[in-house]
Amino acid sequence: MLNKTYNSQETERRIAKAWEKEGVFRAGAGANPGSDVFSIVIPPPNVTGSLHMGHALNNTIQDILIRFERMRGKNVLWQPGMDHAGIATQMVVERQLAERKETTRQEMGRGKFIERVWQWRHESGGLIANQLKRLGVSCDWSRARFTMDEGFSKAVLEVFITLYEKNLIYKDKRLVNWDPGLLTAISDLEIEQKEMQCSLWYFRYPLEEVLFDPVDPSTFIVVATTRPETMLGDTAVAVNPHDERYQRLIGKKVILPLVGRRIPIIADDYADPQTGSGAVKITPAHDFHDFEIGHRHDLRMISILNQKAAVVLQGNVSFLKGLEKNSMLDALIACLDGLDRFSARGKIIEMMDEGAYLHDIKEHICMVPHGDRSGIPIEPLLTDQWYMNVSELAKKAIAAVHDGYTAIMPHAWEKTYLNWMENIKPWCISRQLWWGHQIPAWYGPDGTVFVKKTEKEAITEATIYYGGEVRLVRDKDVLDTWFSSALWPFAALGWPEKTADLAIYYPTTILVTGYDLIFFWVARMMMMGLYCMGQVPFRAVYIHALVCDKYGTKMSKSKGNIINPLELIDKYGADALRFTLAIMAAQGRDIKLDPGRIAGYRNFSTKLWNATRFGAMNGMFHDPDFIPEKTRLAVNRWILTELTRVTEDVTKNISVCRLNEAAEALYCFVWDSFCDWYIELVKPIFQSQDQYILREIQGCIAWCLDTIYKLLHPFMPFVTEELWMCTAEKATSRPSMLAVTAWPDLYFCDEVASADVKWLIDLISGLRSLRAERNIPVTVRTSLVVLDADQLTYNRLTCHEDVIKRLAGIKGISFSKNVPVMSIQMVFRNVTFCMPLGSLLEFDIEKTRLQKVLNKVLQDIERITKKLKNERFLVNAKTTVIEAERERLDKYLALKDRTEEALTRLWTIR
RNA sequence: GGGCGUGUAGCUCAGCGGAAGAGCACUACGUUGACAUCGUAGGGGGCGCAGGUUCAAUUCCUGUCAUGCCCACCA
Repeated sequence: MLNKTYNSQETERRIAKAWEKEGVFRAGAGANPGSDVFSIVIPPPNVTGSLHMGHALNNTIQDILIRFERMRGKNVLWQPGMDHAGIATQMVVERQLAERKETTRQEMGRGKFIERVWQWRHESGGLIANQLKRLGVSCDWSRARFTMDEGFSKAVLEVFITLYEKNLIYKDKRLVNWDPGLLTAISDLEIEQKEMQCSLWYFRYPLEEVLFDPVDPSTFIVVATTRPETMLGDTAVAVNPHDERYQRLIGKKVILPLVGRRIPIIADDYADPQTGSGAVKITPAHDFHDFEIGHRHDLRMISILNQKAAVVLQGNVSFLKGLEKNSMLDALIACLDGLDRFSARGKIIEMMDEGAYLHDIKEHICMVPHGDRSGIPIEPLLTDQWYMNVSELAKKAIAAVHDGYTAIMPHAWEKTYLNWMENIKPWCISRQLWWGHQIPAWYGPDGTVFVKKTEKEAITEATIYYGGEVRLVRDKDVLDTWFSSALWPFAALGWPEKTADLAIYYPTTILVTGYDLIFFWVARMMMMGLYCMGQVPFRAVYIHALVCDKYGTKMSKSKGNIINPLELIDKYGADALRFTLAIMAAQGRDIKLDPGRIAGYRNFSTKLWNATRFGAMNGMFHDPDFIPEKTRLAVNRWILTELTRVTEDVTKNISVCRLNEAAEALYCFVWDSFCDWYIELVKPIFQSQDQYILREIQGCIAWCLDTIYKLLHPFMPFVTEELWMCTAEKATSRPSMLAVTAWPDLYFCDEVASADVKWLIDLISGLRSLRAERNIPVTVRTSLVVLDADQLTYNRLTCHEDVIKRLAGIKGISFSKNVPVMSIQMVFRNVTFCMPLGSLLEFDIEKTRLQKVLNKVLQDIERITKKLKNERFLVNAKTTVIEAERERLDKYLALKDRTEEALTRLWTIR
């Protein structure tokens, strides 16, 4: 017997263990022989991670699909795993070292530090997997992978070397986005533009050939900049070739203030006459545009900032080489050397002002690129990095989506994907970190690079190259985490080995992810999958929204608006959270999560619990002979018809990822149809002494509940599994676990019985509404007199008399040709129902009420008549629509007649 | 600057060519043996604004005003 209340916390833990023990999540478990394959690779969470709402949504969606297909008998694989998350993990461990006041990473040294990270990974890296289990996700945990496990590392090496040998990976010295906080390069995707209030400084750069006079504009050229500190590295001033103001200056030279370097005035289209002064200083080593110009005009590149973005003049060879003899040099070095970029900015402005070079300052709003991890402004820095030429790979990835080998859902995201792919730029894949896949490149004494899987192979090659043994130095850099993530769909299945899993499960069926990962991950998996496997990594991508707080702002630790899903699970149960997320999954862009809503769906699971208790208390049982077609009672045939409809609805909608529609349909069916009506309609029948009838209801209620458990299981796995187990009877042959029970396929339909019961429901609702409107207390049971009942109405009334009496507060039903005195009248389906109220009847109120009904009907009739008189409507509209309108009109006309009669009678029944 | 969204009941959102929906909140009544994490009944919407297409528009198109996100950025 079921407890009076449902304890989600206790139950969820127990059920989770039971699933694990039974191994129901194992790939292919319960699959029918020769069945279709359904495979998903999980977006591997970071080992550093703990479960957040994004994970909760993402995994709920996947789990619904997986559980659904598993029950449908497919060969299901949900491949779990975790991502080593280079920067994030390294930061976490470093922070931990700092908190514990241990030695720093640098003091510790690379080998020890990496050992430390592994240790951390083993201690706490499994946290998120356990949290996912609490959500109920049914991955095949026995085959969890890690993006730095042995096999995966092999895959990474394999891909890197292949791409290198095809010249798709190469090393280059150019400007990169450098994060001066994390001391590593980052890719374009890892920067975030932030709008900032700053200033635009106008500087006077004196012309070489005349004596500088700050009040004589003919002796200088004005340049505007938002980054004064980079002027130390200026190697030109650019003006637009068509800018009349500066025509005469093109080709002349200016003396760079403070530094004294002679730099040319060049003509370049990049300079926009409308912006600033029309003349722009060019710092090729510290600005991406300037870098391009530098190449075009063969300018020197002078790097004046180091990796921590501090000024380096002393000992900076390229800088000194560029300097002319200048007496101020020592002073300059003394002032600026070692200052970080922002302090240097202030100092330089000060010095420029002192020298009368500061022309003007204007307020300005500019977008400053920040590192997404460190949160500090990135610095374009000239460094050696590894790049991947992705434009070739992108072509195939574009074509695959274009030609429908991979479908992106919702379709609107396809454009985002294609647009990015079509404008793709080389991908900087090296990171100056320690935690990650170290690049398999070794350098000889002269800098020649040998890219090989192992040091041994590199040495062998180097020996041949140099004609003798040499010492090689390995490249210190590691790969961008996303490089290995891009291999996930096939590397997690065993690639580069030719495994059976790959043969069965690749390409995977669907990838489920948030839109924030389209570029980072989806695009790159597409490229790598197509390149390495020759096939798309997934047949479909389902892009879902991100979860925000109830005010619509993105959840983030810094904003402090994080809602911890585990707390919600504790409070409302995993089922309630899952159901809420599923029903909200339709939302276009963002999900604003309101805990109040979760409470609502927690109530839903309670409702189901209590419905089951009702069944159990009334002797429901799983009748092995129960066959829907054999039922006799209209209520049963009606609910079975409805059940069929909802089954079809849910099945169809989950198949096309419309989880909200499926959840909504279930909610309405269970609460409204099943609990509010079926159970209520069936209650009086339980009083029946007829064993056959009793048996039919007891069998039907069990059958319906079982089907509900199955349909609801993907959404609310815990409570349904629990109810499944609790309602098991010894004698039945039901499978012991709902998770591996076959998905229902019902094809029952009885339109006649349905029409009967719908009539019944509408009648009861009408009567109840009437009573409430007239404030007739529940304690007052009224009699019901039916006027001119046709045969069908008569039959129905007789058949459902008990229920009507019970649910509408009626003490007796009688038939008559005349209206009893002192009655209120209700017209329902062309038949007038009267309730004699005696002294309770108030004529004025009754008249107003009937008049109101009549007015409404007259309006409707007018509207529909007009429509049906419209020739063009009759010609153009679908026949079904026209038919529906005609029927509706007939109905209203009858209602009008009966209501008018009722109004007329009002005067005769006092 | 380019792209993509969103504007529907007090709140959070479904619906997206054929009589305006759900949950929460609100009002009134109600503990009759499944359930107060409940029941019954009810109030509350020119479906942002303006045009257009259509027999018919909340639904399609154009414009417009809000609002959000993504991408790229002029020093």
